[in-house]
Amino acid sequence: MKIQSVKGTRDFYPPQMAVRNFIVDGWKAASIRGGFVEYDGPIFEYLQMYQVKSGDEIVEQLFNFTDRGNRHLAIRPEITPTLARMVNKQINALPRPIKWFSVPRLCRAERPQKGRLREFFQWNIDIIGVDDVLADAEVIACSLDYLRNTGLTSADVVAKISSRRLLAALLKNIGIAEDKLETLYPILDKKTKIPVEAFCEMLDKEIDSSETVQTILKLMDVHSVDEIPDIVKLDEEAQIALDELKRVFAYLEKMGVANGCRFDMSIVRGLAYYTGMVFEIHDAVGKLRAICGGGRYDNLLSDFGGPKVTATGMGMGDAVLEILLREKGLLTDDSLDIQKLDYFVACLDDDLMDEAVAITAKLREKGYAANFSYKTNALKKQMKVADSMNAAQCIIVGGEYKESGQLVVKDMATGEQELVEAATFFDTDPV
RNA sequence: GUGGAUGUAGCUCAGUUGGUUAGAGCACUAGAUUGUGGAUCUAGGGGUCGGGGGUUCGAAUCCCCUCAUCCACCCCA
Repeated sequence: MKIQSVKGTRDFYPPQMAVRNFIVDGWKAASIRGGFVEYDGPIFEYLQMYQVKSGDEIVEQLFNFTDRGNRHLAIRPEITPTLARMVNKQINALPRPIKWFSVPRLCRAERPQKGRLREFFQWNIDIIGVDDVLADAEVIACSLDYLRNTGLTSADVVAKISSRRLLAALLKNIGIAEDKLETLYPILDKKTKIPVEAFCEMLDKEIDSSETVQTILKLMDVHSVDEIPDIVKLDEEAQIALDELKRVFAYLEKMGVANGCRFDMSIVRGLAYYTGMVFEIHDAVGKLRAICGGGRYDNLLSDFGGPKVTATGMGMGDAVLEILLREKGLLTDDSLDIQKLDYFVACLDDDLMDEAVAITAKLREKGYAANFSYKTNALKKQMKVADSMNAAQCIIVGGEYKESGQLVVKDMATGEQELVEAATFFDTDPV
């Protein structure tokens, strides 16, 4: 009976595993450069955890199940609730600021399409306990640090930044009721994703005054914070939010990544829990879905039963990233080594097989990556195998060993080889 | 949940208006090469042509159903 893989999942054969490791290793290295420390949680949690902030509709997008104790559980679709739970639990003991990162494997029961799968990896970094936009700037800078490190430039990717706090203040100024904001965010978030007419129609449905709708449209087209006062009068709250945003950009300048950042009023994020700076990083052409997104969520810990502690962070999935890296030629199938060996031990005589095995074992004992051939076939064949396994050195156990106890040690890069006494080979550390 | 496209070897794909035993390249295995690596040549293994039904003397090819995948909607933490 032939069983196929589940929809939206990937099999990581060695070549694909090399790609995954390339991406994940880069994420971890960038996190560590940025002073973040790694954490992880369980891959499933109580279903309720994901309903708290997102409601019941989200259940359809989750893989959920009931265990034998009738507990309603779900495979994690994101790790932020887990982070909130874990931090809340030890909030009084953890030194602040809390700068944590994780690379969780996540599952969402959505229909797969380009750049979106049902099982994927997502890099998360979060800074908890810093009530200053400096932390927001650092999250963006760390994300860009990673992307720059892969070779992507400001011509390839752009960080679009805005502020929920500013948006909320401006909307209130033009007469939008506070309780209306939550329904408006997901609509405004669609600004660049749907046709203008459809966008207007959605706004008209929610807002009575067409004048207000026009003002919102003008506001959403703003590409510099300086244009805002021309459209909406700034009250104190709006002014504070605006100053904050300017400071984010000032910090990004100091962090050396400002050339990849720009203000974009259309970045809203569909999620309700963002309270301040919000951002997304897109490919410069804007053809792919967002590479990464995040923002400040000051109420999340308290929403999960903890104290009111501020937080900001972001998530970056592997699917879109891989597509972009391949498009830009920064990741090709043969750019990654699937295997690397320090030594390959070739054996040319069945009588010497025991010795070849023993030599390999000694190399491994010394901590080297070593492999040997199960067959004593033509040396050419074994050399080929050594080459395909990316061996740095090849040791040949053959006639010289039989006659005078010598091994041929060949450097695969230079092609040079020398005879070495097997008896003394392991006395000094071979290279 | 809606719409479109595509399913032939491990991979990428040919396959004529329906015609005999379904092919190529790459990959894999072995040999040419009995002791030296991305080369060349030769041979070999590997396919219920996604599955089921129908039309026909005859179906990879035409029709119906079904399944799967991809792409675009919906959604997007």
